[in-house]
Amino acid sequence: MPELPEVETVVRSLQSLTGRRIQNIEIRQQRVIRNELDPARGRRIQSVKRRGKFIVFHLDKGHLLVHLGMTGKLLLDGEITKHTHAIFALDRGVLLYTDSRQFGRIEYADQLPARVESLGPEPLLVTFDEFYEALHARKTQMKALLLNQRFLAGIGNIYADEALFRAGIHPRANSALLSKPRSRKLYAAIQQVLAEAIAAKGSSISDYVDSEGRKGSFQHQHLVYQRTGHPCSQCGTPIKRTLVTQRGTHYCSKCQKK
DNA sequence: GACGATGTTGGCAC
DNA sequence: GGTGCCAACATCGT
Repeated sequence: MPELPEVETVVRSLQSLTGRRIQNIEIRQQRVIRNELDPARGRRIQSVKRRGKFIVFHLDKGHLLVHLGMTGKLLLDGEITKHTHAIFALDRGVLLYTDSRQFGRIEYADQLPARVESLGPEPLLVTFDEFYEALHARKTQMKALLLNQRFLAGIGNIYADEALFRAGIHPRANSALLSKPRSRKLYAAIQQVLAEAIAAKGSSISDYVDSEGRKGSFQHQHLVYQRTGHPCSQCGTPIKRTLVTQRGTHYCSKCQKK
């Protein structure tokens, strides 16, 4: 489910929680809890923000971090199901953590942990010069680099494929060899596809919804992701699917060059 | 029913 | 710091 645009959409749908107090936390599945959440009990939520794919609740003391993994959801006043693993009772309303595959994680931290501090820059905030320098500091396949959260924070499989297609860059292109004009094109494509996806409230591929249960619509604007065999929107060549570092990768063999 | 694929990260070996 | 491979888990399509 959740890459940068989806997590951003969830965070925006949680803004009403600002000022709420966490009165009680019921944990039904320990697997999704990274550490002891007791310190968050009784704390007031000062703000809800996104960093990469993490949702960060800044509390009046410490932080509550939520990573949605592949199928995690935060639902306001939603229905409790067999996949509801944590229940946050607030002074007004209830926040549920639901996650069928249980790849997501919740944790409390006094200080932001290294896994958040060591994330790469936000793709929508990084400057071109920073981006270009980081690109050339590595010698790896472009698709792998875009998925590396220490390079840029928040891009996942969908938006990596979509950005590379929009920039005309092959997923196996070597990052260190990407020319400045092509790097500029990729930088722009990443920002454009993420901004458009946020505007569409994310991609609902299987069951992604925001905290109010609303789906996104960007899946209708995907040009390559899960479009294997469909004609390329630019040249008509059937879209190909291959594996790059074990991730399904969709691209046009004619439009995307190494 | 079996099999393979699915948006995530993390740990291992090399 | 790279890559490849596997792991966690449930659901869905063939």
